[in-house]
Amino acid sequence: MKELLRTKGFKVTPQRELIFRSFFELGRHVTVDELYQKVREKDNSIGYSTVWRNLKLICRVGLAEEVNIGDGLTRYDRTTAAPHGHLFCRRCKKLLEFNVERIVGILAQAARENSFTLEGFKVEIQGLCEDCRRVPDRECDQGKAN
Amino acid sequence: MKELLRTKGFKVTPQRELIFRSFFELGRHVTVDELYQKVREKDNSIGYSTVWRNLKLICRVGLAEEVNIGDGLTRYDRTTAAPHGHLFCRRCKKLLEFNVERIVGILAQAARENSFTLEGFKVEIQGLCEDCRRVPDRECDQGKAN
DNA sequence: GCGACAAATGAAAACGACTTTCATTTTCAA
DNA sequence: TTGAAAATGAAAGTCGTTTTCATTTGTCGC
Ligand SMILES: [Mn+2]
Ligand SMILES: [Mn+2]
Ligand SMILES: [Zn+2]
Ligand SMILES: [Zn+2]
Repeated sequence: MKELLRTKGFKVTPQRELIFRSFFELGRHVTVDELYQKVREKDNSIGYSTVWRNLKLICRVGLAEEVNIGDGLTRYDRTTAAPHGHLFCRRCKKLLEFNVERIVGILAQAARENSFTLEGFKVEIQGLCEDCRRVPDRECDQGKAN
Repeated sequence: MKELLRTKGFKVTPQRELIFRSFFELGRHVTVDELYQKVREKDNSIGYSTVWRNLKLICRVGLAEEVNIGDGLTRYDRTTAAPHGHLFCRRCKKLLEFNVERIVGILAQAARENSFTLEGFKVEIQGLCEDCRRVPDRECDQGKAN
């Protein structure tokens, strides 16, 4: 870890160590604020921007990548050996993962057919998770007239 | 059109008519600002918020849906008979479409396997379009140290 | 046609996640 | 040990989106 950082020319600070460690202790799909809160429990002098910058750094060194669902919050997802897709529950915002092996080939071909250099992809299912389906909707957040 | 609106209980105003018409005259994947500019050419007294609200309305009545790539700009995409995926060029921000017939079944199954009620999905390929691939990168937007 | 009244409009302000700035502190290679 | 480069924290800035609010307008029953 320290090695990886120093190798790539980054300095190792106490804040950085704590942030990196905390990131991997949290589950997957971490938001800046979640990590910020977690880190603060250990050292409440760490600034939000430091957490943010280190999350970016974690991505830069290839240990995570940004996930952008449509809800205006960037999540940071540890990189996995195999690529995966996301199931996003619109109600509780839970994020599950699923295998996309059978899809990557199709995507590669689609890129090829469009003379497109594929650098990455995103496969996402929106809907309701098992728990949220049980509870009837009540809200209807569509209903705002504006 | 007017019928659709009145049927669903919305009023038909001159602004609304112009905005709706202009939206369908523009191509696909329209941003609020693009439509705002277009509309202004015809009536420069129309406010940005009116355009924004009517774009939301167009979605509400099912004629379009929001597309959120990770670039912080919401685009509005006319609804198509068959669902489609997007090829997004990170350089010129162009957005191509491709067929996802062969993917929807896989997604439906993934949802099923996760006890997830599928309500929608998003399939997106990021990369470089044919034109942009030709021009070497020069920039390296990764390089910011912060 | 004539109100009544809810809905729509436009300008401006508010929002909020993200990003940058800057003065200061810290790391680390020489 | 020391100096240059990088990192930090607080604060301010950015920017697309969303809301507020006073005013205007469309629609419906009369
Ligand atoms: Mn994930
Ligand atoms: Mn499209
Ligand atoms: Zn849920
Ligand atoms: Zn391009």
